[in-house]
Amino acid sequence: MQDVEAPVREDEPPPRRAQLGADAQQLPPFENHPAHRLVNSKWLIVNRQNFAPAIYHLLFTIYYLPMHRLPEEIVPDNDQTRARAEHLARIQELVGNAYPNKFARTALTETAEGEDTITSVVSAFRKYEPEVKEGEKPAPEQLETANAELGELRVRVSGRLATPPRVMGKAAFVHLSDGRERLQIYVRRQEAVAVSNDSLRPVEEAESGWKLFQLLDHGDFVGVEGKLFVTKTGELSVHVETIQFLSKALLPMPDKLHGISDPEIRQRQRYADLIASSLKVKTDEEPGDSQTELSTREVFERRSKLVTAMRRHLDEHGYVEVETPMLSAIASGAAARPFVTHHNALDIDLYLRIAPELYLKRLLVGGFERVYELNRNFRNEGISTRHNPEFTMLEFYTAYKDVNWMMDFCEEMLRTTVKQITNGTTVNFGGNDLEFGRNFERLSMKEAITKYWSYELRETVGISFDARRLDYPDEVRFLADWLGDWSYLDQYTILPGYDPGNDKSGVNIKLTELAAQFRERAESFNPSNEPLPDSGGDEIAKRIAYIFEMVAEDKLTQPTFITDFPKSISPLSKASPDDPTIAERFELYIMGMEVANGFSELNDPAEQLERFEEQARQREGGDEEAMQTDLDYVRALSYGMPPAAGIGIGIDRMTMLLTNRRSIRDVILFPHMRPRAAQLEDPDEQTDTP
RNA sequence: AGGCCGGUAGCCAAGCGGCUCAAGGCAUCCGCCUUUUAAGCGGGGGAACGUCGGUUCGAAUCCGACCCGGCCUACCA
Repeated sequence: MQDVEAPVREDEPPPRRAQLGADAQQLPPFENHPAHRLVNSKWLIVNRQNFAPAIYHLLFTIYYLPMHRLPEEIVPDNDQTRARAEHLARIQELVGNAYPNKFARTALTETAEGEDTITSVVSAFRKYEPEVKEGEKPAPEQLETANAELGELRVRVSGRLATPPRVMGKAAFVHLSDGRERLQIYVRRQEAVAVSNDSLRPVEEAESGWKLFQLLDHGDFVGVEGKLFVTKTGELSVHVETIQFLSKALLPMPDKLHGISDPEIRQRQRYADLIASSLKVKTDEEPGDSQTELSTREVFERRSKLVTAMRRHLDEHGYVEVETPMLSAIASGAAARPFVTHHNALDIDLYLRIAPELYLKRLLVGGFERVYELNRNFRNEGISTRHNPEFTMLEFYTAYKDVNWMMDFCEEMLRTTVKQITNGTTVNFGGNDLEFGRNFERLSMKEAITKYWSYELRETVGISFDARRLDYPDEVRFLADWLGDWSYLDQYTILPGYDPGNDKSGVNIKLTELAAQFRERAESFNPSNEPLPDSGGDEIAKRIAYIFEMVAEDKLTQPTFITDFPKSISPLSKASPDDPTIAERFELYIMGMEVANGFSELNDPAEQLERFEEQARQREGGDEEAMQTDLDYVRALSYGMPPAAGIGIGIDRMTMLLTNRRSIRDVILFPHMRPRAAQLEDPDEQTDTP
């Protein structure tokens, strides 16, 4: 039987403080009232232990719960939330307003904030903690010295209770956290005084501080004032004189040892993940890897540093930061499907931008020689560990430079920023040491195929690869088709349950046949007998790109520039002077991920229009991602754009590399996820299954 | 979109066909403890086992559908 939920009035706030009897007529009908649930619950099973609490809870529920009523799906009704709500009510009786507006902290330490934080106090005074060997306690003389040096330093600090209070009869310990560091406070029953949030004076009641302390829960915010000292075990602590309540945690904190392991909760409720990462108790027993692993908090701090470092680098090299439209009538500048939205006043559909590229190059036309934009792009495509529908891209453009200059600049920029962020040029990612200090390898697509497919062939087919085959269109066609078949079959061999010895599905036999087919073809290939044909045009270029993706992409672990992209898939890029089918373009790969994409910018308006028209033809042929024609951009080019190089760098992916995270969702604070069924706004959308 | 895996109290989880199967730990509540730190000791309470349906005398456990998530593939310059 479903319990009746207490209704929530939405149009007016709940009474600030329920008076006995005064709000009686405002209370819901009894069968809807939480007290009714108590009567039917096990709270009233009477025994010595819980009889008194049961009566108390009944009274409490009737008179106090209505004033802090939150919907069940936000604050579920269970023993822990009930205890917290009850503590809140009693705190209000003791100190008045439970949500004061401010708390003044001391300024003993140098901080950007201008006042002491937990982090600043810990880093400034931790040096007084006596040095002790593992598992030993400091000697009394050491403690005396330390405490003499700390002297009479009185601090006022604030933070969240990072642990449940450890009460020992007439004294207690608890740690406060500012999200980064934690600082222990020590509260004595006879000494601590609570501060009223209404009068800001001490609460005139015996042992008021102790009473308040006993009502605190893991996760509450408090401010304390007291002297710094070092405990018997050598830990820097605050000996609390006054304690002020600052805010209540009505929901229980994540487990102090395990944190939150469910990625769904971590990503949907990032706030809870951040709390967990700051409250998690660090144990010595965990494997060495986790010692160096960044916390969630640190991941996002590092992301912020990366963005700052990149901005600084560009600012120092004469670039101007600009902001171009995110809403646009034409979604162009990249090959991707856009999001559509609607402008009511103009009554037109607009697109969320898929790239700022065409706007930034308009600015080159307008006279900016160096511009950049660091912001979000939106692509209406799949979600994966490397793709989020909105992602952050740094794009910048440099007049009078070409693709080769841009590769150099990009390499130097990454080297500089990585050094600033990690204090080194080597980044460990999943056990691989990524070297940003060395010169990045530069390979054409064909070179990359040759380099990495040779290895593949030794493993699977048993013969080496003749690079010259990539110059013959028939060979390229064969190789691309063969690879398609091979990879289609090969995916079955990685499925669980695949047993090469028991080949029921016939996958093994087919793979063996394919290998034989490949050998035969390779052996009959004799370039000396054949004239060198022309490069075969766009079709062949695209097939080479396909072969590259199949055999080389995921093997590009170290930072590697891949050059010589087919022109047909690069409609905004200048063609190579040596080969009209090849674009002067590169992509930077790290850990098999495309991290950057740059080229010599096409600035001939007539050719640009031709390229757009070719894209339009592909669009009509069913390619939804073919680029949209932007005639105003062609007009801009007609005013004349200087020769220029441009690049886009994926900030999310760079952050992944610098924080050792395999999923893009781990470096985006609030990644997009399917709304929970209960959160769907339109109930009609929850269509029933037939 | 396809394949595989998962969903058990606030958190971490054991159990994977019948009678002690709804363990255990953290948290919460009560009692004791004036320098603890994964505090300790003693005691209490808390669970429609993702949802709906089926098989069965009997389902957390087996079957089906659905919801949500993760990983892989596809898609993604």
